[in-house]
Formats: sequence, structure tokens, C-alpha cells
Amino acid sequence: MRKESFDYKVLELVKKIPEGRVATYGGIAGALDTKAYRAVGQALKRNKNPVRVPCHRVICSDGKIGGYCGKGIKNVRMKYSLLMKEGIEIEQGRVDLKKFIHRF
DNA sequence: TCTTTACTCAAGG
DNA sequence: CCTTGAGTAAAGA
Repeated sequence: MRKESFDYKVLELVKKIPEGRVATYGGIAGALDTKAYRAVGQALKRNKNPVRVPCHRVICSDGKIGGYCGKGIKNVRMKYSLLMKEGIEIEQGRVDLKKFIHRF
């Protein structure tokens, strides 16, 4: 995978998400002029680059986390923790999208 | 070429 | 609340 690649673009976009904000998979897809919501998640999963790319800031359009690093609930929990740490409020397993969504 | 996928929306139960 | 089904596009085998 190199630059110009779809997933590379996704990563670049995710890196641009400021702290205290989140983005949705759909939003990222829209920013890339595509409707491939799934491909966005795919790119993150394959790369799964928690250092360079803050994957935890990318969530579902419902405010749900969706998934994180493939496995069950542990990773998701960590993701929630990270989000809360950045100032994002979480209610009953959901992020308040209305307040914290970041639009590109 | 076919399958899988961290998605999303709409509809039905 | 849940499950399907359709729509979509990239990576992997």
C-alpha cells in the first residue's frame, strides 16, 4: 500500500481529525467523494495503525463505536475511554454525534 | 473473479 | 429492540 491508495487517503483524513472531535465512516467516505462506507472501515482495519492514525475517533453514524481492532468488547471499551479522555461525552455506549462530529 | 468487510439506510417484526 | 436486504467499493485469496 502506498500513497494514492484509497486506504492511504482514508488514513490521511483520519489524521486530520482534531482532538475532541470524531468522524463517521460515512463522513469520511463523503469527503473522499465515494459511497464506499465499508471500504473506509476496511482501510482502518487493515492498517490498524493506532499511533499514526487515531482510529478511535472514527465511529458509526449512530454514535456507536462499531468495532476496533477486530476483537470483542475490550478494544471497544478502550476506544470509549480514549474518546472520553479527549472530552467526548458518551451516554450508554454512544457518542453524542451532534456535538462532536467533525465535518471535513 | 469471488468473498469478506470496523458501514448506512430503510423496512418489517 | 432485532434481523434482512440493498447499495457501495477496496483488499485478499
